[in-house]
This record gives sequence, C-alpha cells and structure tokens, in this order.
Amino acid sequence: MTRALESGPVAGIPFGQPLYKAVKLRITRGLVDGQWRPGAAIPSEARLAQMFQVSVGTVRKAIDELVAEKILLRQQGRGTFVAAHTADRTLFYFFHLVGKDGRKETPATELLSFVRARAEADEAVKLGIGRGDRVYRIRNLLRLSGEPVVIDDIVIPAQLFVDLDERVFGAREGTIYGLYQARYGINVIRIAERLSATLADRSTGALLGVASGTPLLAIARIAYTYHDRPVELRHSLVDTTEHEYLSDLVKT
Amino acid sequence: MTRALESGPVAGIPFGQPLYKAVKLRITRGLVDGQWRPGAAIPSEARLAQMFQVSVGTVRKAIDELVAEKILLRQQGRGTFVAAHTADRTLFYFFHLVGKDGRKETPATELLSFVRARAEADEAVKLGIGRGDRVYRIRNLLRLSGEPVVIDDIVIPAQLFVDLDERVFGAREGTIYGLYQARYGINVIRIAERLSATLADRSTGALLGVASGTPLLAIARIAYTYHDRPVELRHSLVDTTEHEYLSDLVKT
DNA sequence: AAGTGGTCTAGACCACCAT
DNA sequence: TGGTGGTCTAGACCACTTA
Repeated sequence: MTRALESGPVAGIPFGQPLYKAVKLRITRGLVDGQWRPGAAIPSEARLAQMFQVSVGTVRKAIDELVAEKILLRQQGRGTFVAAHTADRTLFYFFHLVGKDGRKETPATELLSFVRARAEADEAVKLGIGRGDRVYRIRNLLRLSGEPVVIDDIVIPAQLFVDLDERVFGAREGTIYGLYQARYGINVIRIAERLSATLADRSTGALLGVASGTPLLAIARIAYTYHDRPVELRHSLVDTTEHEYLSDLVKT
Repeated sequence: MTRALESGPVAGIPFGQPLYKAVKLRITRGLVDGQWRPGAAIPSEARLAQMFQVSVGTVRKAIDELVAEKILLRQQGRGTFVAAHTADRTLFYFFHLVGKDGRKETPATELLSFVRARAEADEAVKLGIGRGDRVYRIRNLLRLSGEPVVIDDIVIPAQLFVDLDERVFGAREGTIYGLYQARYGINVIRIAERLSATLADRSTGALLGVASGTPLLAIARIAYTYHDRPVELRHSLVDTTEHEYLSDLVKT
C-alpha cells in the first residue's frame, strides 16, 4: 500500500492525503451519522482494519488523533468508545470555574427564560446561519454550593433543535450538551472562549446577589461539533468573588 | 524486546514502564542538562534508536509525545528541534490576549521596577522554595499598539536566576522566557492560569490610563519547566476595553 | 479462554530538504 | 545524492477485561 490514496479502499477522499487521515474521516462519518452512538463502543481495531482494508497500525494512528481530540476514549481490554457528555466530562472539559480553594463542583442549573426569536446579524455569522433565522434564547442561572455564580445566555439555531421547548429543556436529565447529544444527535466536541472584565448592572447584580458595579468575568463562547461546525453561542457573566476561571493546557 | 524494562538499555527507570517512556525520559534529560539546546536539532531518529538500542518506532513514539507537548518540533527532511522561545511561539502559546477584532500583536514591554525581596509564604509554596528565600520582583507595563493594556508583576526565585539584575533584564533581546532560556537554561514549557475580575485602584488605573473603578481582568499564572517544576509566578491586570483573553483548546 | 487495546520490532517506501 | 522525518505494513507478544 503506497502513501497516497490514488484509488484506495476509502472513497471520496482528496488525493495526496495519508491513508490514516482517510480512515479518520471514515470513522468520523460514522460518528456524525449516528452509526456509532455516544457511550457505545466502535468496532475493534482489527475489525476496522478489515473493514477498511488497511493495517491495524493505520487504524490505530487514526484513532490516536480522535482520542487526542477527546472524541473517542480507549479502554484497554474493553474497547474504544464514543465520548459521551456525562457530568464528569462536562466538569472537566467544558466548565472551567473552580473555587478559589481549587475545588471543582458541578453547578446546579435554574432555567430563567426560554424564548423563540430571530438571529441578530453577528449571531448569524458566528453560527453560520442566515440573518433572521429562527433561534432559541435560553437564560440560566448557575449555582455553586447553593450560591448564584453564573448567568448563562445561550443562543442556538432552531433548525438544529427541532421542537425544543421549555418543557423538554427543563425536563432533561444530565447536562445541556448531554441533551443536545441524546435528543438531537449534536455532539459538542470543542469550545472556544473569549474573556473580558465588566461590571454588574442592576438586574444582573440582583440575579447574582451582588451590588451593581461589582466586577464580573464575561465569557463569550462558541461551541463546535464535528468538522468545526458551530452549534451554540453562550455568553456568561461570572461572579469571581469565590470562584476563578481555570485555563490550563493539558499535559500527557 | 519485551514490554517491561526489567533490565533494559535505559538505566535508572522505574520497572513496568513502557520502553518509549524511558526513551522519552532520556531525551528529556538531554534537554534539561543542556546537551541539546533550544533551536538546535537533536540526533536523528535512527541515531537515537541506535544510541538507546531500541527500534525507530519506539523512538518515534517518545518524540511524538514531546512534540504534542510542544517541547520538540519536527520538520520533515530537516530534523527534530528543541522548541525555542521566539516571539512567535510566545505569541501563540504564552500570550493569550487578542484585539476585539481578533488580531494578535506582540506586546512592547516597559520595565517599571526591579527589586530583590524575600518570598511570602504563599509564593514559596507555589514556587516550591523555602519561605523567606530570595526572589526578584519585576513589574512591567505591556503596550499594544502603543496603548498600555497590561501590568505584569513577576516573581522568580533568585537561586534559579543568579546575578540577574535590572540591566540584564532590560538589555535582553527577545522575550522574557527567551531570556530565562538563553541565559539561565530555564525552559518554560507550560503555564497554568486562573482568571478573575477586579477593579482598578487609583495607581494601577493611572498606569493603564483608565479611571479607578474600571473593571480589569486579573490573571494569576504559574509557569513550569520540565517535570512540572514551577519557576515563575506572574500576576497580570488587563484592561479589556479593547482586548480579550483567548481560551481555545488546540485542534489537530 | 477469548477478545480488546498497548507495546515493540523490522523493514519498505515516500516526501522533503540540504548540498 | 544522502539524510531526515512521514507513512504503511505485518507480526509477535503483553496487559487488561469480561465471561
């Protein structure tokens, strides 16, 4: 088997790409179309090698990258699994607040409002949808140890989350990204965040139980699914009196 | 060659460790003791395999991890190089501020003060030194597009940076971490940061050209060298009027 | 015992770079 | 042209999990 894929076993792949990239794309396709669901095991490396007519080493290299991206999880002796949005994973990869003593805690979410609306121009650009397309706007209050700490304003395209409503959102078990994943097949795999400092106005101050003029951490998030497709905007206001935002590049 | 290293070619390694971990440690040793210097190439994979009496694949796996940690850089056809603290690398991995328009810019540094002092209790713990050990305290003003944006307060142990003084610090070419690396052989390879929101007091406001009471982003950083050894504390205050802090997990 | 991922080897060939 | 890293293969054996 030569390096380039001039007419290989993996169809629909650009020429000149390494074989393992093609294998990675084939596996990703299986994830996108729901062939292998979150929490479940994908076929064994030997089986995939057989399916794709490549060597096990090549399959391993493809899976290596997906594991590095936290899309797949390997468990020796058990198999390779599609990462699911459990509370633990959310806490580790998608929730960056910790107590000033360093402790991590799962936040309790309280739905403040849920409305149907239309995308503003800048939102449409960031979400890759049309200006004026339908969106849901969701406001949540997050508590840590019972105290209000974060106000989250979420914007998601209605076309991706058909028939989502306040009842479904409120009745979910588990995390918000778990709901996206379980009910709508949308798997958030990466987020990008921009942080700045701002001041609490009267209404947000009231929600967070702080005086207006209190400094707050403002976080603008874009959440992405496979192939860097944006699926959610989220703007957070954080009272950093007792908590901090942790930014730490992971080590091996 | 079996998996475990009961009495292998690589001495001084715990039993039961994979061979490639031992190889990785041997390579890291060469980096720590300055055998292979930043910017220079390490021996070829074939040569290392020969030196360590292992297969090329095992050397590659060790290097793979060091490359993933941004400690080494591979360049096809040229060799594998020790990452150096160039302005570009700093901008990409150690400086997280971007303009609100998304543009990255190298900051201009102005030394405000340089004093010899002794470590406070909490600083000593974070730096892994004794309480009261000598440290340098350095205050810098960072400008972006000519405007003051950041105040940096740096604390470093004097024992690691012997004979550092204001003149040496001010006369450096390149980045601060470049100075640590070139003159003291201390290679910062990872940072951890905690962010919160605060208010400008009168003196910091004056330095940043903002009114007291302006919200600022506070960043507490610990910088690490090999083996997770802390070597620098840095506290930053950022005017986020025109700039934001970018937190983005890197993709493959 | 069977099946999974994890490690290690040896070798072939390709792509890229310097000379 | 020679040396470097990059890809791909094939096979052996180990470690771990499950039944």
